Amino acid sequence: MADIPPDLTNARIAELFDELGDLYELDGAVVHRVLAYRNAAKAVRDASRSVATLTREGTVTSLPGIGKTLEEKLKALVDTGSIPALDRLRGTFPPGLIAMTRLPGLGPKRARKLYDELQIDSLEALAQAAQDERLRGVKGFGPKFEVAVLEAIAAGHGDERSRRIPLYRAMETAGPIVEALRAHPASDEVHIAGSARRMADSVKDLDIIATASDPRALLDAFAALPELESAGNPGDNAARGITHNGLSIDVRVVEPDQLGNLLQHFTGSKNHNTALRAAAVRKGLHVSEYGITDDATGQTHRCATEEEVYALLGLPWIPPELREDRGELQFTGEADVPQLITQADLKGDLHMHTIASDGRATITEMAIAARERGLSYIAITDHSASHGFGNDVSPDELRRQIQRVREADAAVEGITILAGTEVNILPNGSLDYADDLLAELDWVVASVHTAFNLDERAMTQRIVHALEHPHVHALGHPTGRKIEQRPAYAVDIDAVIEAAARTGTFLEINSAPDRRDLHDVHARAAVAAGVLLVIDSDAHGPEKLGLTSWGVGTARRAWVTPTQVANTRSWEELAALRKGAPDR
DNA sequence: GCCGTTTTCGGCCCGACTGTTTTCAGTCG
Repeated sequence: MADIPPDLTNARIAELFDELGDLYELDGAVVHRVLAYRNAAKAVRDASRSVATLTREGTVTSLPGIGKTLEEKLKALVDTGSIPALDRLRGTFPPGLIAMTRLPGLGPKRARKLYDELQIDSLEALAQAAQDERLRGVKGFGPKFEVAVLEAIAAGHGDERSRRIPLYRAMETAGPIVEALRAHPASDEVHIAGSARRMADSVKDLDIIATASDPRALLDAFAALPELESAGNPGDNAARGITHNGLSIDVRVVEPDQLGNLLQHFTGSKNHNTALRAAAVRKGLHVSEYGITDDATGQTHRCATEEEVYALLGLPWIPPELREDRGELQFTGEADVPQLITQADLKGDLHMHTIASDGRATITEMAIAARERGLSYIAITDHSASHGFGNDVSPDELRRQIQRVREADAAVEGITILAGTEVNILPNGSLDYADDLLAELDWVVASVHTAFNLDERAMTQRIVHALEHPHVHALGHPTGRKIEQRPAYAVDIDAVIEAAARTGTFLEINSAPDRRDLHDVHARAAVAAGVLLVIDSDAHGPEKLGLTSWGVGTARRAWVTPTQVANTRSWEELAALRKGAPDR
C-alpha cells in the first residue's frame, strides 16, 4: 500500500469538496447535489480520524454524507493526488468566478449569468462593468446592483470567506452590551443565541433574543450604547449594531409566547435545525422560528420555552453545546442526554505558571486564588529548561522550585499544592529534564513549544515517544492550534489518542481561550477511546484561573461527562490513576 | 449526491428580503 500524501489532511480534503460544491453550483447542478458536497466537506472537517486513511481502509462511507460517488473521488485523490472532475471543472470556470459568488447579492446563478452574457470572470472585470453601467443591460440586474457591487468590492468582500473571530474576544466586546440590556428597565429576558450559546470556538456575529415590556425603548437603548459605532433598525422588533471593533450584533425582541421558538431557531446550528426540521416533516410537523405547524390540524403551536419546542417534536431538551447534528437528534428521552460536565465539577487545576517562568504571581498567590475559587488542589507547572524567552527553569532552579512548593503547601491551609512542570517535548521526542528530576515531581505535563513545522510522521513520532515516557502524566495543548490564528501542527491525532489510551497518559483540554486544545471533535474521539482528559487553565496569573470555563465549554461540545475528566476527582483518587501509580 | 419508521426511488427545512419585476427567482441566514 502506497503512502498517503502527507498534505492530504482532513482540512485540505474539506477545502477540495467545498471547491467542488462551488464549481458544481456554477455548473448548474441541482442544489441538493451541491449541498451534498458541502455536507461532505463538513463531515470531513469534523472527522476525528484521517479521512485519507479511512479511504485506504475502505471504511470512509461510514462518515455521514460520504457515499459511493464521493468514496470514488476520495480514492482517486489518495491514489493519484487529484480528482478528475475537479480538474475538469477548474478548466471550465475561471477562479475569479468563485470570488464573485462571495459578494453579497451575487450567488452562483447570477454570477454565471454575468459570465455567460458579458464574459465577466473576475472581481476586477465586474467592477469595471459596474463602473461602465453595463450590468444593467442584463435581465435581473439594475443600477442599484451596480452601486452595491462597487461598494462591496471596495469593502473587500469576495477576497475570502468572511472572517470569524474567537468567541472569547466576541464575548469581551458583547459582555457589557448584554449586561446593559439586562439592566434596562424595559427588558425582561435577554439571551445570547447563535454559535456563542453553543460555545463554538469562533463566531461571525452575535445574536441576542429578548423579551421586553417596551420593545421600542429597549431597542432604542441598544442603539444608543457607546460601545456601538453604528446601529440600524432592520425591522420593527429588531436592531443591528456594529461595535467599534467590528463585531456585528443583532437584537430581536419577541413576544414571550414565542421566545422558545425564536431562541431555538437562532441558537442553531444550521445543521441541527435542518436535520430537526427534516425529522419533524416526517411526523407531519413544520418547524419555523414562529412556531410548529401541524399538518393534521393546520394549527401553529407557539412555544414560550425551548423545552416545549423539543417536547412537541418528541425530543428531550438538548443542551446548546450538542446542537451540531452529531447524533443528538437520536435522543428519545431525558435518559439519553449525557450529564455534561460543569465548571463546578472541577476539583483541581493541573497546569499553571508562576514568576519562576512566565507567570505574573507567586506560588502562594496562585494557591490562595485557587482556594477562593473552590479548588482543592493545584499543580505548579512552570516551563522547563530550554523554553527560552528568558523564562527557562534550569534543573537546579526546578529543584529550588520544588522546595518552594513544599513550603507553600505546608504554609497555605485548605488547598494542596503540587510540584510539577510543563516540560518541553524536544523535536526528537525526548524531554528537557532528566528522568531522575522528573521522578521527584507530583505531576508532569509535556508540551510541544518548538519546531512546529515537522512533517506529520515526525511530529506524531515525537509526541507518541513523549507519551510513552514513564514520568509524563499528561500531554499539554495536544495540537498547538490557536483559534483563527494558527492551525494545528501536522500530527496524526488518532495515533496520539491511541498512544494515550495504551500508555495511560491523560490528554489535556487547555482552557486558554485562544487555544481550547484539544478541540471538541478530538476530545470526543479521545474519551470514546477510553482516554481520561484533564481540563486545565494554563493560567499565568491568579485572575486567569476561571478560564477553565472555556475548556469546560469545549468538553461539553465533546459530550464529556464528569467521570471522563480526571481532575473532577480528589487528588488522592487522581494520583492513583496516574501512569506508574503503585495501585493502578 | 445521499439516504431509508415514506428503504433502492423520490424526496431533500423554512421564511424574509432584495432588486427587479408586474408575479418572482435568487440570495441569505
